[in-house]
Amino acid sequence: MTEQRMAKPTVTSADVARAAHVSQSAVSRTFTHGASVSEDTRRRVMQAAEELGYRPNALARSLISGKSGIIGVLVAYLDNQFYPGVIEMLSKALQAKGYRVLLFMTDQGDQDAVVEDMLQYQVEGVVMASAHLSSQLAQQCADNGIPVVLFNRYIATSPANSVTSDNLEGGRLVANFLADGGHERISYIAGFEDSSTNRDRESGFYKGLAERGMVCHSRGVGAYTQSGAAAAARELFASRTPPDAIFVANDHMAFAVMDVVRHELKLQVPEDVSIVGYDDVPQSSWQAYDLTSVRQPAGPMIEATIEILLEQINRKDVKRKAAVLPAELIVRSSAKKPKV
Amino acid sequence: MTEQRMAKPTVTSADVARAAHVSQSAVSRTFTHGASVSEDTRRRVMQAAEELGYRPNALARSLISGKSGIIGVLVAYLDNQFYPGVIEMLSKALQAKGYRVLLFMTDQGDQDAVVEDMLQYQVEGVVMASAHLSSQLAQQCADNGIPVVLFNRYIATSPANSVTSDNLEGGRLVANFLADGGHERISYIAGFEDSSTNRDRESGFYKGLAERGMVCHSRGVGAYTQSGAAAAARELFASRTPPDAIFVANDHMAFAVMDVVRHELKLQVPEDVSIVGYDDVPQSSWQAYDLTSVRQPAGPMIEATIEILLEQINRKDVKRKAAVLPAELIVRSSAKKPKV
DNA sequence: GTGAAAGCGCTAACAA
DNA sequence: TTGTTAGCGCTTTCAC
Repeated sequence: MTEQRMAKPTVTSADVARAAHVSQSAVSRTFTHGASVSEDTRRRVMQAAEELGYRPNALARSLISGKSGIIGVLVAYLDNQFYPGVIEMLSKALQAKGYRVLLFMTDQGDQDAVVEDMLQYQVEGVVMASAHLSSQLAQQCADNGIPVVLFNRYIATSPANSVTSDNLEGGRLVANFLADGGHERISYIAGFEDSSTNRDRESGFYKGLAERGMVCHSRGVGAYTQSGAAAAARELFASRTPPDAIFVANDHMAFAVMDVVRHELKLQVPEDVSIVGYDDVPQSSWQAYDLTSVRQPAGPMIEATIEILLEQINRKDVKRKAAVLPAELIVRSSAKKPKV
Repeated sequence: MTEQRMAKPTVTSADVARAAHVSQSAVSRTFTHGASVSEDTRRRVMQAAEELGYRPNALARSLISGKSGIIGVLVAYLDNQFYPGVIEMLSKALQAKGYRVLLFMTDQGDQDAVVEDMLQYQVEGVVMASAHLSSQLAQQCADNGIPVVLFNRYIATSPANSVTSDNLEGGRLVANFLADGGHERISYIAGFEDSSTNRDRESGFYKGLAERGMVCHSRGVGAYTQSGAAAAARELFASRTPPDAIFVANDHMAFAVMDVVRHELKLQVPEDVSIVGYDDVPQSSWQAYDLTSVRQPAGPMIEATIEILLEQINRKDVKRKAAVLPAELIVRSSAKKPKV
């Protein structure tokens, strides 16, 4: 009989126990963090485990312990570089805390199914960074006692926690900066009109303008897409009174606006028109754009997310939280600076 | 005694069975895809489930069925927009096939621990898109009978499958294009020198140059980072004989090179120097860069990845596969075009 | 510190 | 088609 290499004989804790001449529970204890095992037992178990190639089955562990160690993360799209950055930081931070990320990408359609799937996999918490988000989904998690954090968005009527930057203040900062820059026809290009980020940025912007006795000169909607933003920009400039400054609801769209302004309309930035974005994604500091933008503090936002999540995973009684982190205007060359 | 709303009473299939006056297995069958249940039973079970808020426990199901429905995905970084795009497509495609993605982000350090973690969670397959990757990790999965696909990289000596674009041919295309463009001092900026992508792109490039009786004029190393690429570019131009064309090992670095060339060195692209990248990430078509680049067919690469993965999940006997998809030069304005 | 025993919630034979 | 019976691999009392 020739020896054949078969894949995966699935070695269990019982196999290890047998080989180490101890009970199966001793093996379990050896691989459980705060368990009490004698040094001698531990050594024998470890050696047997090594020899057999034993690896604890996390699924079985989760089943009995009731803790899966999995956090569900839901994102709509990754075109806007803000989100990949968030995924990367979030994922690393959760890994460092001993959790794993079950990632779901989805646009509107199948959100229900996705949340259902997450719950079936017994996630201990959920982070949602999807733009369109019915409050019902967060509710569904809440009903199951699973903490949810809405990242970079919130729903006032929902039981879900939220972590955002101070979009209201961010919008205000931009208004003041552009007013200080001596602009007279300041326009706005919106993202999704019904998203909380857009609503807050826009109303903070209007409030800031009002404080300076100004109103928004004209307005377009880009729906957080580059093609949408480009179209909106063309329209604004088709007017008899084109803007001399545009606040674009996020950087991702602002790049498209800058491209249209420079390459299609042959205008100078910021001489002919100032552009300001929101997010301060890495590309904003690329020389080709050098975009003045409001920085969303991704690092602190991630920290807050994880803190809220872990706190609520550990004691279920915690109240809904809404973390709002300070926004900061990063001045670059895409917008005229105030003359001092 | 006041009625209190407690979270999560954990309703099991047994609870549903009791409420529906059927056996627990009837409940299981109702929720198992190809099971035989009478219409009557199904209805009663579904109704009871609905009322109780029952949701099958996927972990328990996985434990007994031996199929977790989870694919582990390992990525090093998401700065380079090529990877977010891949994650998005891969994730959506796997979801569509009924799998879930367990995402791990890691640079070199803790790769061992990550792979270990994946295996403990009983992933059915693994996709690795990490640049630095010891062949040992793939081996470890293979030993456990878990199919692995190296995405956008390969290791000749490893049992792991791989999916790449034809980097060799891609490099050759660039060499010919630049030679046709009449350039005389053609340089190269490398990524990680020991990565398979860099090796193939570079040697294909050299081969292409050789075919035209040329050699690489000068060479720098950017290590796939923008700061590295910028430094390399500065060095190339500090020479008495600066290049009149540069092939940069990927787009992500090429943007940084273009920024240095234009904004620090005040040179015109492509009049003074032509720039060509690799990947054709979305930003390459942004007007500010309009970068000539070699397109990696992300869609087909994802399809191949999933096909290989599923095939090997279903029958364990399948041989190692290496899919190499055609690369295509996308001509834009960052490099002089051949005079016809 | 250790082993025996009882499940976690579910699927998968097996009879009926 | 249905219910009964074993477990999947593990953690966790509970006596010892």
